[in-house]
This record gives sequence, C-alpha cells and structure tokens, in this order.
Amino acid sequence: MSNTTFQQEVYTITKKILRGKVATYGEIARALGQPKAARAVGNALNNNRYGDVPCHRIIRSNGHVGGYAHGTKKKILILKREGVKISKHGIVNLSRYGYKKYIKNS
DNA sequence: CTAATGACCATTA
DNA sequence: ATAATGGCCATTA
Repeated sequence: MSNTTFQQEVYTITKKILRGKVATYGEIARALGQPKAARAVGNALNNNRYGDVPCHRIIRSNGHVGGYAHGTKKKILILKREGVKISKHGIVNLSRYGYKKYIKNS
C-alpha cells in the first residue's frame, strides 16, 4: 500500500545494482545520504513488495548473506544463480562482487 | 508522545 | 575466529 519516501529511495537505489553484483545495507544507506541508516534500509527491503527490486543483492558488510523475507536459503540460491559464488559458510567475497568496487573500478 | 522492533554496523575483548 | 556492547534510524504498536 502506501510507501514512505525513504522506502522509495531504497528501492530506487537497489534497482541500480547489476546482476552478479552485490551491495551492503550500509552502502545503500550511504547512497541515501544517511550512512547510519543501514538498519532502516533492512526494514525497508523487508517491507518491499515490488518484484522488480533485486533485494536479494543486498548483504551484510561483513560478507554474510544476511536475511531475506522469503528465507536466507532462497536468497543464496538466487545469488548463486546470478553468478555470485558463496562459500559453504554463506559468505560472499565483497572485494570481488561488491558494489563499491564496481564503482571504484568503473 | 513513548517504547519496541529489526534483512545492520563498528568496536572491543 | 566468536561474543558482547553500544549506537543508529525508519517504522509500527
């Protein structure tokens, strides 16, 4: 139903993440202009109802996949399907798939 | 208005 | 490597 401006911003930024790449909650928050709102970003994504928002590409800053509204397992599966390799412990190599590096090297 | 909640983060031990 | 701690913020009750 009604979404807040904050949520709209989160979704808009999240949509920009390319297939095979990931971004952290903190980075999304930083892109919003609120570097300390990582937690709120997670809430917004959890609330997300739009299918065109690749919320599965948002992970934790420590490399852990993090949560997912439809289950973390599903999240890992989708990421793997997109080419993001994940270790057995559910860790993603941020220096390789991270969005930050994507900007840096582009 | 206050209090609690959560897909978080960084620091410290 | 794990665990505890304090902080942060939008949203909801």
